Amino acid sequence: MPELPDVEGFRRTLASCAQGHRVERAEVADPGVLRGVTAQRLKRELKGRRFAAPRRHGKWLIAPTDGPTVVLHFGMTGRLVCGAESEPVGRFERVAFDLDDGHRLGYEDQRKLQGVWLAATDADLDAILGEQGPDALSLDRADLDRLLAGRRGGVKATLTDQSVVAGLGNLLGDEILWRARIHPQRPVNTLTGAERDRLHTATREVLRASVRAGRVPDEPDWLTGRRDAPDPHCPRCDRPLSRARITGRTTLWCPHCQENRPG
DNA sequence: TCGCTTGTTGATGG
DNA sequence: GCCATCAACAAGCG
Repeated sequence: MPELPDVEGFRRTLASCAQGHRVERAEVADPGVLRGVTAQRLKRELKGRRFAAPRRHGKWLIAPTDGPTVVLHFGMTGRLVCGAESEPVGRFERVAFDLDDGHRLGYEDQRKLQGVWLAATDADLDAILGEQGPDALSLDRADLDRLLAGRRGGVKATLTDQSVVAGLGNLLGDEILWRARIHPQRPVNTLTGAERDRLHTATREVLRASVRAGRVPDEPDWLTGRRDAPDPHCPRCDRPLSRARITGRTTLWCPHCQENRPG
């Protein structure tokens, strides 16, 4: 589930739950989510450390402490939960931090596609995140032109490539392109100025609403709200939507509203 | 049993 | 260098 809006919600969870608090104990229920760090070292290096203000880049959550920095990625099924230490832990809790005020911050993930890293330095952090484009939330109109210049791939593949723009996943990609009325397979080098305007506006609008909701809304006036219908129809024109596998992901679009040629 | 799933990475070939 | 495709990672669901 986690795309930019979900991770932004996790950032807020971490800030309200853990910022300014000390880790009394780090627990590792499943070392299968640890990346480049052993359970022993994670526990040792975080014990007694105090969480500072967390930040987010794309789908990455970066949680500095007064010691090392905890780096989290949520894959397709991860989430971050805060509760009282006395509450029962979730079935998929893999790592948890017991804090000095009795709260517990839990990293839960059913599928373990991504996980938890520990960075000692800025160089470590850069190596963990890899090449990241600018965060989608701070993308201005000129950035978009710069990013698309010289590329010739399909617009959806480009938009959801984290090294081009960070934070957009499969659902957001489809939602933004539907709102901008651009076909997902349009080569980016054929987009007109008017289309890039629409793309930028749609990105801002979709992200603003999604971040507020803490997820990509699945309301009926959103494309995402129609995804799981057996015979989905376009929220805008009510004609049948198309569904196909594009660059390895299930893609939903309206063949009537989303033009596959400049326009 | 098979196919499907909102994440990323790396190999391969054009 | 860019791009598309595929396999792999892991676990659950229908």
